[in-house]
Amino acid sequence: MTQQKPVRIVDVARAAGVSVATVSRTLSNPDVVTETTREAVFEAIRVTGYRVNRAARNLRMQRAGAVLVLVPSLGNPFFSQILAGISAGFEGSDYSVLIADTAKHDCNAILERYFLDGRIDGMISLDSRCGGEELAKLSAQGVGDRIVFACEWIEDADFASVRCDNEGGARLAIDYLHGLGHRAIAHLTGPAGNVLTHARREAMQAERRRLDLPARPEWIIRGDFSLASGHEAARQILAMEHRPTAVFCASDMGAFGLISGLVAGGLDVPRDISVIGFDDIELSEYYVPALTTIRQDRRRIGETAAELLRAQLEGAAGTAARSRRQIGVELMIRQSTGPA
Amino acid sequence: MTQQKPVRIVDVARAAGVSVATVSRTLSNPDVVTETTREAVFEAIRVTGYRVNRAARNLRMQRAGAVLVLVPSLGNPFFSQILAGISAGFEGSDYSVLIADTAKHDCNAILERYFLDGRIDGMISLDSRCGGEELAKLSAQGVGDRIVFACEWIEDADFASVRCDNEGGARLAIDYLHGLGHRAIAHLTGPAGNVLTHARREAMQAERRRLDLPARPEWIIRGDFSLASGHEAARQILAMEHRPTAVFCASDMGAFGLISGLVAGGLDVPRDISVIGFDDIELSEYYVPALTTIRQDRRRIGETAAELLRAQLEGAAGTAARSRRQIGVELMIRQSTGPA
DNA sequence: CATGTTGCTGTAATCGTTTACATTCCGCGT
DNA sequence: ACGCGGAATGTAAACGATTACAGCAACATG
Repeated sequence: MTQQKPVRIVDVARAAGVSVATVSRTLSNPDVVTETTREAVFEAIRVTGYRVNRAARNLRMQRAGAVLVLVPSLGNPFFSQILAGISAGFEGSDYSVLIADTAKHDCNAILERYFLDGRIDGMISLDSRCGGEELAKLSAQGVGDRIVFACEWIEDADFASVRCDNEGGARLAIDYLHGLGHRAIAHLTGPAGNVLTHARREAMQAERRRLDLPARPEWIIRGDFSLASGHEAARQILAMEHRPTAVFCASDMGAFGLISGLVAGGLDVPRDISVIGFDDIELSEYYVPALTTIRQDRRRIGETAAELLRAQLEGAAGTAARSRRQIGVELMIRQSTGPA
Repeated sequence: MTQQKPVRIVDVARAAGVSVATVSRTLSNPDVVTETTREAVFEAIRVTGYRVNRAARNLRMQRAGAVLVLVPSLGNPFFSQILAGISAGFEGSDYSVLIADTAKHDCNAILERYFLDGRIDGMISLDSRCGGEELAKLSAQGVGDRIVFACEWIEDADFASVRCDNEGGARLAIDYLHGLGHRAIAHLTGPAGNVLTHARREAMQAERRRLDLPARPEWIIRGDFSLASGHEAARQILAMEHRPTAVFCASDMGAFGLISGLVAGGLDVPRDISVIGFDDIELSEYYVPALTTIRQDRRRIGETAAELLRAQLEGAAGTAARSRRQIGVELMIRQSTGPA
């Protein structure tokens, strides 16, 4: 109940018998002061219980002390590990990590609210829908290299980005199915217009061509990374005249929905049809059947994105500007795939 | 590339031909100025593109302009919807939402780093492990009613909290299984010492007693809400002499792990054994078999927690202080349960 | 001994708001 | 005519840090 009296830098200065400037210097650059002074200051800080006031520091230093993470949908578990990685990556920096959900409000409003308001120093975006004019405008104002895209990216702009090897992943999946003897391979895509959808679909089709496998238009099934879209895809497959023997899904969530629908329709996975996912979220290993999938290290993607942004914010600006990192993928063979 | 010149309040004042005080007043309390003045100021703001500098405002008003959400493990999808709810709940306020993962660093360090540093005005904690002395110390410093617990809570302290009807949920589960003819009902718990573990286990046992159902010590299986712990529990059950015919799990994740392990061990769910979960995360509906579970509206829990905290921060302090809200639960009957 | 150099430290301006207090203006009652 | 009250506005002092600049030893150099 006792109201705490705020300890200011001047209190520390008094306690240590030095000036405020010396205290400030001791904190930001300890080597510049005498050893005796340094010790006196640290002792005074300890005694008084001083903690630097961020608002004051931020005001003076003209920064926000925070970064924003733009998440397409916080409700989607796919993003949680990425968030964890980003959060870990900013551990030890004195930047706070803010989050905003782009599901409801459009990104432009958010960008305006945060960037222009000076509430943030930089941003990691997991959402490529957020682009266009507003981002270009921001970029023109010089914040362009304090923006990093993770997982997704924007095709024609050149912001820094971290992504997994989407093409390699698609190839791994197709090659593996091919090796199992599958010829009729379908693909459950992500949402229309999405860069990941495009990258994975194109790579999948290229590999299918390379291996001289048959292709039918209805084998490219439009999804949107969601459970429900996978479930719906199952209905379409069940109704097909030329039913594929394997399906490569652009996301694990889609694969779960698909399997659930296929099983409900009386098919057995993998006996009647093989399913392979993309992402390797925690649950994949414990699904029934355990999901064969392409693993992308989501935590590492988050950490790397954080690293890139920190380099821009803390280091010499321009160091890591607009660089692009790619994280390798891995085929996780489990029980949802089998011989044709 | 053009560096933006920052527009200050004084620039607006000049443009509108008034003083800075008037501009500030117009912004914070429009009714107090003349209509003509107000319009002139708004016009000047529009023309200059002025945006208030949060750091300066925060410094002057002695606040942080942010709230912290303490998440036990960001990697766990269970929390994502709660986060989404909290995030939505703070939409439109001028508080930023920060997140911190308590998985690595202990809460005390985090609380210190954030609360004492004045980086936040309030906090929503999803982690009850964070309690003890540090929290008591904070509470003594008067921030006690700017702390809200969601999902979990601390037994002996009285902070505001939002929780689901854990007891009612456990009863629903047991009654349903009982109605299906099950007598030998086991329970997969949460981690030791956790309030949810305790609440659900006690209620489950009480209901079992009330219905005069048999109980064996090995039918209470220690878990920790994780997939892996559920999988491990399956091994134990498979090895039991007196095997239960149904298992009530304290979490959906545990239930998934359990089913995955039971199936791997040659059992069929629900023919050989019924499994019921708790939470109803998105995936439950699409698991194979679709999981019968107790649904708690996680988004609503998050929104309610946000609401409580906002009331404390924005309204007259003490309004919603230390209040406790309970969110109802619902039995979702699906395919993982069947007659004994 | 004057002078320049080096190395710490202190003084005070600054960051951009909010707001207590002072001021001005105007209408109105006596 | 005078003073008074109240509304609208202005002036300037905070808020609590950082840092340019100045000051001051101590010391080496010529």
